[in-house]
Amino acid sequence: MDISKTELKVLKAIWQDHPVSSNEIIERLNNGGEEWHEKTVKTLIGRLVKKQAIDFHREGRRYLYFPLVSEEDYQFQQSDSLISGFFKGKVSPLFAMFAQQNKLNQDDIQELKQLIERWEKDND
Amino acid sequence: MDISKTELKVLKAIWQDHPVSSNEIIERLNNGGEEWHEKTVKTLIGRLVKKQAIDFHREGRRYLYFPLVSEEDYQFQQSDSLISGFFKGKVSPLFAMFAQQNKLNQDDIQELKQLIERWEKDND
DNA sequence: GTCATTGGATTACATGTGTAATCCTTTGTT
DNA sequence: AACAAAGGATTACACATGTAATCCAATGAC
Repeated sequence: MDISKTELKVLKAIWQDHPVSSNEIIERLNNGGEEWHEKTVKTLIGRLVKKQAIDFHREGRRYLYFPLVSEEDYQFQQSDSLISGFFKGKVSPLFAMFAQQNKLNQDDIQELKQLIERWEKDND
Repeated sequence: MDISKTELKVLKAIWQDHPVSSNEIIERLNNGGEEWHEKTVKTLIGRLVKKQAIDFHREGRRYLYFPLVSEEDYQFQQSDSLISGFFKGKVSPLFAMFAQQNKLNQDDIQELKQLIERWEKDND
């Protein structure tokens, strides 16, 4: 399933909380600095349904939408695909790249250290 | 500049070593398990030139192509964009996600620890 | 009950993308 | 010199994508 850039924005709005009406989706999107035309959003919602990224159940004559793909799954798929494609599947080169680009701060390092500790505890 | 999936594969072949002729690009691509039609590759090369992702200089009547976008820059752009879009710009959630998905091994952890050490030495 | 409104379905249309084929020109072959 | 090969330029064409407008049916207002 290939989700386009704009479709993803809609999907993100749905992930926020669901099930959710199209109107609420449109509202959420319009609180993100962008202006979305109602018709455009409806089209994108329709395409997401067709792609089976989301589904809906009727509430009277309206539809309430909900994701079929979880945010976590999608995030992981995308991250994994990027890391496979660029870094031979290893996370450390990405980390190194962020370090080199000065994109890490003390907080990031602390969090990473904790994650490493936990990993080592679990994989002993 | 938006580089499509197939264009990216061509660009990767060019990154491998350059300047490089279209024939050599085609050869490289056909050593990746995929079969690329010569005409298809030429089209993609043309589109990359138009998008100013690559350029060329003539060698006789042939062109030798070279990247205008470095692999590192592109990798970083893409990684940064993914991490901004999904993890609020922090690397640690991505790392946590890989940990949780059991995608980390002892080697990865060792490398990360070293990177952290180096970072701490540099940012003291 | 009639009419405007509302919400999903269908249609629209330019541009991008995947995948080539054809065209045109230069160059090597005989 | 004539012709074939080679390589970039142009054209092709179906499907995807961004961005809506129009259509149609149900519903709420009067």
